[in-house]
Amino acid sequence: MPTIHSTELYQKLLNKYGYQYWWPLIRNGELLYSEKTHLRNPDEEEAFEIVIGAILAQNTNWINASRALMRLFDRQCMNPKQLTQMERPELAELIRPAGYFNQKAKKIQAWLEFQRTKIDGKVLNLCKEPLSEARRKVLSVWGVGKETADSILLYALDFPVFVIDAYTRRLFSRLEWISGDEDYDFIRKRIESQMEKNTLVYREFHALIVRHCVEYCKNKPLCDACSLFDFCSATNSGGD
DNA sequence: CGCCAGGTTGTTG
DNA sequence: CAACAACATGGC
Repeated sequence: MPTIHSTELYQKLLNKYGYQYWWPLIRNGELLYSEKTHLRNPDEEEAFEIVIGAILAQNTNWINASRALMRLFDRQCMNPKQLTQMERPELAELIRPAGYFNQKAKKIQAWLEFQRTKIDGKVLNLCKEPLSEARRKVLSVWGVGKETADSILLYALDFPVFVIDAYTRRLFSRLEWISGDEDYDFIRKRIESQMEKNTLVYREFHALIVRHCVEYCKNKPLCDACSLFDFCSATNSGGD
């Protein structure tokens, strides 16, 4: 079985699916995957939306997470000022569609407290720090683990970190790049060392991996129709 | 109906 | 330090 390397995989997925234009934002009540917002860095409002969206999307499909986001927008609450004034049960009720709503309400409040007291009220103030310092600070927030932290660093703050999520582990395992249970940072650093440090590439690559896993490299993979069949150890018999 | 979705934290051996 | 439980909605 021939092996495929990071940059080749990226090119192959990009050829098949095209640009995904992550991170998706909510504009005028609907999801926006826009080339325009993709090619420049987020402004403060967009960065804040990415942070909240990253928390809401934890172990939850994006449809439900975005539904919760839209409810915040509908109530004119999608900003630090309004969210800070809200009691936890009220916030939890608003974000109910995202699941784990009590936990996530607590996490959002933890972020608001962090933002108010540690970074002078603005997400983008983290851009002034070196990557290692920004990552350490974001990870210190209760409810923000490595994947959420790296999503914030990459998509909101334009730091060159590669995000490892469950899809990424699954795909890389099936491609036999990893066994599957490796440490998060081990996998991240490996990919980062094999690719040019380009935030737009990291953003698209991660988005493309999600796209490919949602459509083909599912729990029960659709190997017959998969464009990576030749490079993959998974079979189409229903298992790995 | 059961499974799963762009995880993280707390507890236990 | 690994394994496991808890957290929860909505689509298929």
